[in-house]
This record gives sequence, structure tokens and C-alpha cells, in this order.
Amino acid sequence: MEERYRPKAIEQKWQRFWEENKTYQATEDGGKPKYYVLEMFPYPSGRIHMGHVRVYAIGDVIARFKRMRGYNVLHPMGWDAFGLPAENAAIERGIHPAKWTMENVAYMRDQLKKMGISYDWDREIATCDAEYYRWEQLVFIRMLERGIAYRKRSSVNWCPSCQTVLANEQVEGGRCWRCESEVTKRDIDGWYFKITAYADELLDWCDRLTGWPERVITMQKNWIGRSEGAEFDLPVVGRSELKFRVFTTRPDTVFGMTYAVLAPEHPLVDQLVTAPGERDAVERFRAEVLKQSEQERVAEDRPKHGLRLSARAINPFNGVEIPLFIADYVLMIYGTGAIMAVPGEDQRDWDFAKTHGLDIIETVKRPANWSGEAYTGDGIKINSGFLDGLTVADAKRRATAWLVERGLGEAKINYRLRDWGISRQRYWGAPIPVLYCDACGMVPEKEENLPVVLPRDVQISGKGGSPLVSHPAFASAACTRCGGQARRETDTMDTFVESSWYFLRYCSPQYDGGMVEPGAAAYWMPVDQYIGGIEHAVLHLLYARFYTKVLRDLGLVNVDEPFNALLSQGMVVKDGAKMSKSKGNVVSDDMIREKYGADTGRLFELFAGPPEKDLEWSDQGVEGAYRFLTRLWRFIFQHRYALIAAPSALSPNELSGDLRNLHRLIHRTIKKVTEDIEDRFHFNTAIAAIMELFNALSAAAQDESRLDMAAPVIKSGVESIVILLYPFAPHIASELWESLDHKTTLDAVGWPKHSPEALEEETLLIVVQINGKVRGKITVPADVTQERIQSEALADSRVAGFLDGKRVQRVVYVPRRLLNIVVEG
RNA sequence: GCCCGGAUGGUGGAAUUGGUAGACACACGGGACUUAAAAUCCCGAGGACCCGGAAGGGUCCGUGCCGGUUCGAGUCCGGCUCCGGGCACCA
Repeated sequence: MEERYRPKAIEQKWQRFWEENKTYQATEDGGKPKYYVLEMFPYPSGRIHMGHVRVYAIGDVIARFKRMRGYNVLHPMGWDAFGLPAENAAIERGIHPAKWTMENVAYMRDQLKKMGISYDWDREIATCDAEYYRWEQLVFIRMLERGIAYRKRSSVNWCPSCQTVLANEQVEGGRCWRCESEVTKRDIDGWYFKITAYADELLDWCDRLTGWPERVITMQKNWIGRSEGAEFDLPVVGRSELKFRVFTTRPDTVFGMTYAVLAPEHPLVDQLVTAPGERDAVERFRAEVLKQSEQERVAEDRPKHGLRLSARAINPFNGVEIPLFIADYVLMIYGTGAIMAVPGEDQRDWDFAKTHGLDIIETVKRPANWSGEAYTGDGIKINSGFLDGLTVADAKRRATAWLVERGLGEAKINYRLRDWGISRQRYWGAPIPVLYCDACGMVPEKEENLPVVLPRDVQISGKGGSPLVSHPAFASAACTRCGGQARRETDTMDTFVESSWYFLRYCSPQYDGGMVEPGAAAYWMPVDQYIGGIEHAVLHLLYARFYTKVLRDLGLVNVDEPFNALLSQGMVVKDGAKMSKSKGNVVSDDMIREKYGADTGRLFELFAGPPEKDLEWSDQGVEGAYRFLTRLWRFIFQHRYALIAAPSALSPNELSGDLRNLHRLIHRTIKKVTEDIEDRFHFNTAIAAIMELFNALSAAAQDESRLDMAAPVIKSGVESIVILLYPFAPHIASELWESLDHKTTLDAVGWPKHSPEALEEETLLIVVQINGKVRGKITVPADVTQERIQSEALADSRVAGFLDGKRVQRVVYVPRRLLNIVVEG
């Protein structure tokens, strides 16, 4: 053992040891319970920095801890290797996306190894590997057969900068999630996954995902946006052949309907409007709506624009004729694209009615001191014919029943969630395995032809769309049905498809009989603990849940949900912004490792705060972590031979006074660190407890005269610290363990158990309060009665001074902790 | 606008179910070592005020603000303020 702590040398030593011994290789055998811990895999964008390291450090603590606790742990790593930045690099620097990606992978893999993260590297995968995405293509064909994948022409979100379509989940406030360009609308043919078919199941399972953070569940529920209501037809006045369907969540308010609105692009509008003058007005209105939807969509409190049509509709409930509008606040994409308007009980309708001078009928009795506009609360129905006197909930049921009895409508559930658009007009992604034949139309690729390999020999210019379109060998192919000339699909899949099942592939990464070897999936799935950033609360995490359910229905896995528990870690922040290359505020992990070592970098990020909170980067904080490891190193170096020589058998009964307290602290620390890691993932307090124990040991070791007697306790304390520190700072812990003359490695040693006997206290510190204020503290034997404590407290001179002869009204005793004497005045 | 979080020393953060607020660490101040500095080690510390020559001792206030429940509130309840996040014409 060297006197100086040289992190670089020992980190290399142990990393080599782990690699050579395949310490972290996971196998399916063993009588141990399995534990699958996974961090969201990274996009190989270049370099890992300390902003990225946090999630891996968290995952590694859990993986190492669980191994020591006797679990068979799967902890894999791979690369989300398809995506736009690779293409952009190709455009900017003329490097092929594949080369750029794999170079980044090589560098980042090396970085992760140098951080000492305990991955089973034999299971590494990259999603751009044809042996990976071929299974996704096979599943695509299966989804196609079942109608879960389908093609349609639709108005889509288009990112002009990325030159591709985006899914709804990938648009944030009208902007692209990646490049923040303003998203526009386009009518385009594309492929969709029918996630809406799973809307109910995705929603129902939200309440069973008890290991997920509440806010992620809330976000997913909101995103799915289930609403129950009714649908029915409104006939058009004087045109018996024409009617339109409306959806409402408030069928109880039908008697308050004073007008109806169609979305501007509603197909009925063209049939309703025949007079040339009105047609022009409609077209002008539509043009205006289309224009504003791009720019003013995000604007707050947008005024509602509408155009009154000459046609009128009939309220089927009371036969009343009502005016009909087209208006921008009704969307074609939700419900039926048409609404009945009830300004009395809907704020949007109220706003519109006010600006257009329309009637407002109240159908729910307002509370006594109500002063608002539209009333959306509960109450008793009024002005509502046969619904009068009912509550809102009862009236909803009655109104719906009324519609059903007459065959006019039905109960209906609508979702905000829309099908997942997966076509991307880009090169660097997994090819969609279908062909278009002039004679046969769309035909799937034959299974034996899979994978449809993404060709490497392309020119990427960034202009004129995907280079696949002009790649003759790829784009033209023989029809799989008639053998005739066919055109291959040149869109590629959204990269979120690859990340929707990578956790499955880790179970059997080499398996060539399908996506996953059934036995391996049955053994490892689901992921027991998933860790990642909150930014994927509705993106990746919703897609992966959906895709898993599809795979389950295809018989490929037998789990309903992919991730049993989720930990959403906070960002690493520096100078008030998230640490990122584009912000220019990154701290390189290479530099941290060079100066302090991987253990220090990890320890700092774990100690600075609980994982779910944002973490403020602090150079001094890193220094502090380094100082702690150095002090520990030096302490063990100094006392090394005494510690090795000291006997280790200990019984609390043989100890007295300070040493017994120290012994108790050791076991209290073991208990606390165990619980902090296992129950709450509060690594910061676990590390604080370790530091506290070390401070106590240092103090005990200073008294040289008693060192002999103290040695066994100190030895036990030091060894406990080294073991407890292992998940956080594995290299230094391993080295210190070895230097204490241990032949087995820490992975084999196992996690310590605290001894309940050691925790027992022979004396108690009782806080004495008078009227709730601390007035004294007394030390009493642990087995003492309340009466005894009370009399001792009253005898305490300080306490007596405060009592000052006042009459005691009441005494509250909290066993073993506190005595509160309540006095008059 | 709606729905979630959050607010504790100079700073990051502790405080298990209501029971000693501020663990641990950073920064800071003082001291030791040193020719000097760095490193290291030791000591101090929420604020205001009081007693004492001093070492030391004491009182009051204090967890964003106002109120409540309780013997006792950082923790529970009601009402606000500010900050962060999500959704935003979804009928």
C-alpha cells in the first residue's frame, strides 16, 4: 500500500480485474433472486460529461448494492445509435453517420469503463446494428397483420429544420423537441402505430405502477386524457339528409345548447354551404385559421374566431332550432370535429357566445354567492326539461339513456392520445419493411428477406429529402407477391421504436431466433428498477409501455409492463443551466478523473443531494469528496498493521463506555446506510452517515493510550466503512479492503447486517420540556420508569428554576425520548 | 387558466410515524505545523440581546407569509406569496 492515494492507478487496476474476471457477467442460473437494474441508454452524441455520469452512478450504486445483498443482478448498457445528429454530422463534416456513431460509441464505452460502472459488457447492443433492428422489422410485419401498424394520409407535425415528421409527443409548445424549430402542419402519407387501441390499458395500469413517481404517472394520465361522455347527431334544419355528430362530456347540459360549432375543415361544411358568397367567406376563414395555427397557436388567451353559417341545426332534446358556426376553437382531430355549445356551463362557449351575442342558458343552479362566468361545478339541474331536479351526475346518465332509448346516440369515451406516427423522412434509422407495387399495392417484405438492411453507400447532402429515395439498389425491388417492379418504402422508423424494446434485447442479446429468447425474457423481465431523466415522462416511457403490451399480445413476452419501478433523477446544473454541450457549461469527466479519480466524481454527485432533485455542480464539493477519500486512505495507511493484527471478535458486553458507544454507532450506521439505499435511494444521507462514523473513528484513534483496547472496535468500524462505501466508490473500497489483508473481494463479501443487540442502549437521553420548550436534558438508565424520570426531571435544578413553584397541570411522556411538563400560566 | 412539485443558516442539504431544527459537507473565521505558501490537523459558528474581568453562562426569536389544531408543528389543516415543472382551445 502506498502512502499517497493515487486514484488513477488503483482504478485501472480494479477495472482490469473486473474485466478479466468477468465479475459483472450476468447469467440466468443460480438460486438467487434476480434483479434487473437499468439506466436509460444514451444517444452516442460524442462525449460523456459529468452531467451524464449522475444516472450511471445512481444505477451502479443500486447494482452493486443488490449484488452484495445476494441478488443475481442484470446491469447492461448499450447505445441508442440511430438518430438525426449522426446525419447532421455527416452533412456538416462529411463523415458517414455510421462511422461518426461508432467512433462515439467507442469513446463513450471507454469513458463508462473508466467510471467503473459495473456493466455486463458482453450484453452491449447498438440499435443501428441490423442484427438488432431486424427483429423490430419482423414485429412491424406482425403489427401490420394485426392492424396495429397502418398507413394513412394525415395532417402531421413537420419540422422544417429536421426535414421530417414528428409524433405529437415530440412537439413541445409548438416546437421540435430536438432542435426547437417551430413545427408546421403538412398533409403526408405515413405509418402509424395504433397506441390508441391500448389507451384504456395504459391508463388502467398507471394506478398499478406503484414504484413510479407520482408526477410521471400524472403526466401520462393527462397525456392519455380519457374523457367519458356521449355522442349524438344534430340534424340540419330543412335538409333531412344532413346531420352531424357531436361529442360532449356534459350530456346533462343539452338543454343549455344555444348554438353548435363545426371545425372549419369538417367535411359537412362543403355540403352545407352552397351559395357562392358564403363559400368565399368560408374559404377565407379557413385560410386564416390555417395560417394562425402555425404562429398563434401558443399565444395565451387567444380570442375565438368564428363564422356564422346560414344553415341551422336542431337540438334533438327539445326540437329548438339553433345557429350553426364554424370556429377555430373546435378541432377536427378530437372527438367528432363538431360540438354542441353550452355557454352557461363551458367557459370556451361562454367566451364565444359573448363576442357573438348569443344566448346563454343556465342549466345548473349556481351556488349562493357565485360570481363567475360559465359554471362548471356540481349542482341541481334547472331549465332542463326532464332532467330538472337531478344532480349533474344523475342527469348525465339520464340524458345518455334517453339518447340510447331513441337510437339517437350512445355513451362514448374519447382520448386525447393519438396514434403514434413513426415514419421519418430521414436516412439514419431502421428501414420500414414494406414495398409498393403498382399492381399489388402495399406489400410487406418477406420474413426470410429480413433484415432490410440500411445501405451504407449513400451521399448525404441534407437537401432534397432522404438519400434512400435516390438509392436505386435500395429503393427499387421486386414485389414480394407478383414479382413485378416495386418501390421500397424509403421512410425510416422513429428511433423511439428501437428504445421501446432494447431492455428486452439485453435479456438475450445474441439470440438469433427472435427478438428475445423466451426463457431469458421470462427470467429477467420486467426491469426491477429503471432510472432516467424526467424528460421522457411521456415520450419513451409511454411508447415502451405500449410496445411491451403489443409484444405481449404477439406472444413474445409475458409481462404487462416493462418497468416495475422508476427513478426520475434530476438534472446536473451548472451556472444556472442544465449541463450540456450546447450551453457550453460542461465539466468533462476525463478532467475530473485525471484530477481526482472516478470514485471522487461519483461520490460527489451522489453526496450532493437526493437523486430526484436537481444537482448544482460545485468544484468545492468535488474537493470535499476527494478530501474525504484521502483522509480515509491516510487513516488506513497509518493504522494498517495495527488493524490487521487486531482481533475482530466483538461482543458489546465486553465493551464499556465510549467503546460501546462507538460499537453502537457502527451498527447504527450499517442500519442507516442499508435503509437509505434500499428504501429511499437517499445516497446523500447514506454517505453522510459513513462520514460521521469515520469522524468518530478518527477521534477514537487519537487517544493513543487506549488504542490497544479500542483496536478491535476501530477495526470493525473501518472494515464496515470500506464495505459500506463500496457501492459509491468501488475502486478505493476494493483497494483498501485488499490492503487490510483480505483475500476475498468485496463483491464476494456481501453486505453487512447490523446487530440489534449492538443497538441496545443502556442509558437514554430524555429531553425535558416545560410547556413545549426545551428546558433540560437528563440521562437515565434505559429500563427506568416514567415516574422515576419525572421525579428526576423535577429535581433538575434548571428545570426546577423554570417551574418556580407553578402548579403542574399535566405531564406528557414520549417513551425513551421526551417529557413535557405542562404548567399553568 | 388547469394540474403537479417546491420554499429550512452564507451555500448544497439533514431531521423514520408531529417530539432537542440545522446531521454531513462546502464556504468562512481563528489557531497549529512551515522561512513562507500549499496540503494537513485542531477549534468556532442560525440571528438578536443580556450577565461576566475572563473562561463561560443565560434569555428571546427563528424552517416563505397569515391564521388554526395540539402539551408540543419544518412536519397536520385553512388562506396567501414566490419559484420550478407539465398540460393548454381535447368539447
